[in-house]
Amino acid sequence: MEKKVTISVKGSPPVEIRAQGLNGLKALRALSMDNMERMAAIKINGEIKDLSAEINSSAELEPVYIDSQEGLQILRHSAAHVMAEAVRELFPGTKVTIGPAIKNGFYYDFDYERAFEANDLPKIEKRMAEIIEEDLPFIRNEIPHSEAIDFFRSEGEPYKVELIEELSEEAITMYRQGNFTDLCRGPHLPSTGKIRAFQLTHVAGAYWRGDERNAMLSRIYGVAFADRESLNAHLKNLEEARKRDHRVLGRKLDLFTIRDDVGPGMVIFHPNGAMLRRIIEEFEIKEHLKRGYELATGPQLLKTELWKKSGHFDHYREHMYFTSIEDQSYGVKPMNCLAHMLIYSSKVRSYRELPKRYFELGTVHRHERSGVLHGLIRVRQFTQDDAHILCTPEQLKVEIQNILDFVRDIMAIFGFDYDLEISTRPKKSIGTDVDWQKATKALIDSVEEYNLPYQINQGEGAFYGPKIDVMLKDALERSWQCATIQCDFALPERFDLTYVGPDGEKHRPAMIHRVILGSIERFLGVLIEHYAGAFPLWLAPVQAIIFTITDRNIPYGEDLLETLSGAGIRAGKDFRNEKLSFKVREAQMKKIPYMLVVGDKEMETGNVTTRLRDGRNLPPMSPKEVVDRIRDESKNRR
RNA sequence: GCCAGCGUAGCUCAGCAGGCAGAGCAACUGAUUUGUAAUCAGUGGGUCGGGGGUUCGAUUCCCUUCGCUGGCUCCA
Repeated sequence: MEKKVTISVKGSPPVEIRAQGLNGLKALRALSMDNMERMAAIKINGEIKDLSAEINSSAELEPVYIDSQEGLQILRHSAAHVMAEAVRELFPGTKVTIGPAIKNGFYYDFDYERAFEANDLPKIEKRMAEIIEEDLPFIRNEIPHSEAIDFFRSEGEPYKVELIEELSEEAITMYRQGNFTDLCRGPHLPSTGKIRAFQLTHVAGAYWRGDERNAMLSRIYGVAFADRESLNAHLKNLEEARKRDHRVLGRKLDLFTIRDDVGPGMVIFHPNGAMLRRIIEEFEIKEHLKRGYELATGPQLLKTELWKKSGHFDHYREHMYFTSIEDQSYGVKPMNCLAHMLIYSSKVRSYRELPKRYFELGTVHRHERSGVLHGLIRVRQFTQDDAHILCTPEQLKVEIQNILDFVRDIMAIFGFDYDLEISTRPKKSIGTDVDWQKATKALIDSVEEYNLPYQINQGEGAFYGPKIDVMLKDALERSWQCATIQCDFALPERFDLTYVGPDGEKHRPAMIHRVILGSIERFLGVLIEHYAGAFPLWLAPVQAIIFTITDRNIPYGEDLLETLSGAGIRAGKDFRNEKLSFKVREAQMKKIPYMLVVGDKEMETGNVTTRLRDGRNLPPMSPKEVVDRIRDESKNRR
């Protein structure tokens, strides 16, 4: 008797069908599913598989469409395989390594006699288009471990051999399309023809397995989407994002410059930029004082001996700058913690005064490798909104939760979404395992009690303790670490910090290093992109600009300027003998929130006509009404 | 630091099979007294990132160095 199985798909009645030769595609066809041509894969009892996967027992099925999150992932991965085939064909001798799908696209790392360059991409794209045109099926195949190794050896693919040697599975899954076979878990599209919209974007160097001791490979990046329209939309988005780039806006808005002759990673803030950061710094000081922090200020140079004591010399030296004064060696501070600990240890502390929260807008210098510098976001001198909290171990969790509250409040004001990441003990570190475990647990417990989603990064903590990082995204969707909360049992130990407990005995306090914005420079960079340069009124370096229509209006304009400045509003003027539209255009490009027009009409009535940055005009108001409006809006941080 | 690409006027960029270095915007001067995203006319401005080499001659080719960009790595 022939075997039958029952298959079903959510939302429609189950169907009984002959098991012989049944696969995903046939099953979905039997269930008369719509949009068959848009299917990329299938879920069989929740497990994602190729459409060609065999079905030999009753199962619940779910199609995976090519434009779904999972479908796109498969599409991009398949595109990577097609690229690998094209490259191997066009550049004989190329060894393939790995080629995953990534956000919006894919990459593949190759080892070739020379690095690939942008000029090579059109040729590769052309060949890929041909492979897609041929509509070659992706064929899955499982072979024994040893056979897989033999196969890739014979193909001259040492990287694949290395990968397989590390796999413990008996059977190795391979995928083949045309004459290219790759080690791959899958799933893949049914055939290359489903790749409708892709583009190779750029090349880059990348180390084999991300380790700089390994060979430098040549990576080619591409993007791929379900259809041409989505691809074009994505490319257009990228274009828009580039216009938001803080390095471009920084110049246009006259915020800052970074110059060769000054030094890489060293920022010069122009008046507008300096104003912007000062507004943020003053805001921060207020917010910290509100939450029980005390101000502290440490020196820029501290004796090298002290950096040895703290462990920075052993673990962080390559990022530090040293100098010598009267035969004494000094280190320029890369972190602010030392002075804060010394304030703590300047007298005997009682448990009654804990927690101590020391806050400093501390400027630090770090020797970042030249290749990583990036506008304001990665620099060599920056100012942190840094605090160190010394508390009893029992207070640790509440303190961490207070900080998480603080982060939430501040990010809400700026309108940022963020992700949390917890990093654990790195190889190069100080302190005992027990302390590391305690500290790591404190961090995880705090976040979990808050029901906040988080991701764990194994071995990525600071050398003195585990940490929670708050990641913000820039215009190009790159994530940047801003706030960070780091636990530390090691430094209090090294500096022999103590407090007297209720029992009259000395105890060791725990320490938290934390920043909310992180680096003011980096935060500003992300902020510029976040607002596309159109800062809300409370942050705008110039909040209002006054325009005259003719020279007759200048005295009235000067009076108005005085009124505004007197009221604490950051106001400017454009009294030049130019047409109004010309002045409006300039102010508009500088993204100034309020444009205040004073002409003969306004002089007669003693009023002001206001144009807002979004193009709206307000009815004429008295100078006092304008002042009140701007002050209100500014106070509400809009 | 590593791989690749790129450095031309204040900015954005053109030029260069090796033969006197260009545009637009900005700046400056003059005219215009102007009502919500560019008034007109004129003028000045470059050791073609720095150093070295090849050449009769280098912005152009080669080497080197500094810097920038995209990644890798690292991190606020």
